[in-house]
Order: sequence, then C-alpha cells, then structure tokens
Amino acid sequence: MRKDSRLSRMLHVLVHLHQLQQAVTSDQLALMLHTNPVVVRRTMSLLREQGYVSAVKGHGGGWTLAKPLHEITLLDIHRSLSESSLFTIGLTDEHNNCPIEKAVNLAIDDVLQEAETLVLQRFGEVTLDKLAAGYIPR
Amino acid sequence: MRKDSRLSRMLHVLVHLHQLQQAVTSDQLALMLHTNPVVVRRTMSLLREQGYVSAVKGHGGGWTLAKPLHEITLLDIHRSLSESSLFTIGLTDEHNNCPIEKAVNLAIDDVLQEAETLVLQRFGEVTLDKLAAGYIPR
DNA sequence: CCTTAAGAAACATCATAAGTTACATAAAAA
DNA sequence: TTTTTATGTAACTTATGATGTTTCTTAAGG
Repeated sequence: MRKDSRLSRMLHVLVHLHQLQQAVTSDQLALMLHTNPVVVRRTMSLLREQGYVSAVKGHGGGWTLAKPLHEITLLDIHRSLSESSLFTIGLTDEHNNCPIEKAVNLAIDDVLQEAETLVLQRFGEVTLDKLAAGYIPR
Repeated sequence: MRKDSRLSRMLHVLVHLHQLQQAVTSDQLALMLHTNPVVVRRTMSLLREQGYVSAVKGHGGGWTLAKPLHEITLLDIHRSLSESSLFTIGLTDEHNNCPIEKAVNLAIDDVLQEAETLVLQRFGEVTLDKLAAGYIPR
C-alpha cells in the first residue's frame, strides 16, 4: 500500500529550518528532500495555513519557522497534513441491513479507534525540540 | 489513501459460511460482496493456505470453513491477508547520515509500533464466533 | 463427454501521493 | 523600470497496489 511520507518529510524540514535560523527556499528544501520545489510548496502551504511556518516571496525570501519548536507537536503537523485515516484497513458498507457486516465493522472499528486515539495522544506529547535534541524512544 | 477492505470482506464471508453450513461457490460469494468471483478466489486462497477454509472443485463444490469460528481470531485473518503495514504513514530513508531524519523516524516509528502492538493484541482477542453473535464494543 | 467449479495468468481500472510543466504574482536588486 | 528571485497555483503525468476482468486450465460429479 502506498505510504504518505509527508509527516516524516515536514518534520525533517521544520527541524532544519530551526537550525539554519534563516529563510530557506523551496528549491533548497526540494534538493534536501530529493524532490520537486512544487511538491515542497504544496505541502508546506498546509503548514503555513495553520501558522507553523511563513513564506516570503522575492529576493532573500523563502520559508521560516513561525513558531518555536517547543510549541509544535507531531500532532499539530499530522493534523495540518491529513484529515484522512491513519490506517490502511478499510471497512465495507455495501449491505446496510446485514447484521454480520455491522458486527464485523464494529469490531474492526472499535480496535482502530482505540489505536488512533493512542497515536494522536502520543503525537501530542512529542514537541519538535525533542527531535532536534535527538529523540529518545520510550 | 486507498483502503484495503479485504479483512472486512473476508470476516463477513467467514461468518456467513458458518451460518450456511454448506459449500458456497465463488460466484455466490462474489454476488454477496458485490464483486467478481476471481477476486473472491484470489483472496480466499490466502485463507485456504493458512487452513481456515477449504475449497472443493466441481459439482457441489465451493468454499467451506475448515475450522470452527471460535478457533479463528481477527488476527489470524489479518495476518493471512497482509504482511504490509497497518498505517498510511510512511517514513523516509533518503539521508542515511542525517541525525534529524533518524530522530524523526524514531519518534514516529516508536508511536506506530506501540499502536500496532495494541491493534494486533486486540485483534487476537476477538474470535469470529463473537461476530456471529453480534459484536459488543468494549 | 458435459457441466460445474476452483486455479491461475495476463491485463485493465481506480484512487491518490508524488512528480512535473507552465505561468502568474510579489518583492528586492540592478 | 527592468531583471532576477522567489512563492502561488492550476493542470497534467506518473507510480503503486488493491480491485476488477478476461481467458484458459484443471478437477470432480453426473
């Protein structure tokens, strides 16, 4: 299944922005991420809309952090990037009146909800300054 | 992100197989799932390889349960269907010597591992006879 | 031998993150 | 003012893997 690596990429970018302490262009970030500047703008613009970075056009322009790392969590970035489900598992909804399908979906969804809650909570506990310092696993 | 609905579909099929108590053809299952008999064979054959169902060719043939529902868990079926990750989030591995990328991946993976462990454990606790009886959420 | 069914190979479809092209817009420098 | 540098954005292409389809083979009962 295709993976969404935007969270990983953007976290990487944000910590680098913090360390460089100056505006970095989309072209520079694209080189860093082995990708395209338009992909960088597209993804970074989601973070700009939520106030985590700002962009300046023209000479000397580029991207800078709009908040200190310790005020940004993994959850903040995750939420900025995606409204879609965390899981590759999907439910079917083709038999509105079938009690078996209902029970199956309930059982799967029950577990996935619990796991999603856990992931979001953990993501909310990790601020980006912890990544800059070299993350220590639990 | 495209979802994998095979788990949901196969659980649905297995509980129906139990209730019908007779061989059901791929064509019948395809009608039930609003899909194609070849898709049914392809997916069911993964369960056959693990000994959860058996298939008989020819007249009166079709698919039957090879184990009682109470001896099959959601985890069994999930494992039979997929070796790939549960999550739509992927990590990047483009900068072998970048400590920031390492820290980012470690932080994300740490959380996802914990969540995956939880999901697999919960899936292992749910036997299919509970679905047949009408699943009651935790 | 005919019919019914699974097994299997080869190919098409679909959705979406990622990648690309092209052009508009804004700001600083020449 | 003109040029250069940068983001903003629309439109399109590509890659990937579950899903869907076609076609043929194999096996079993009648």
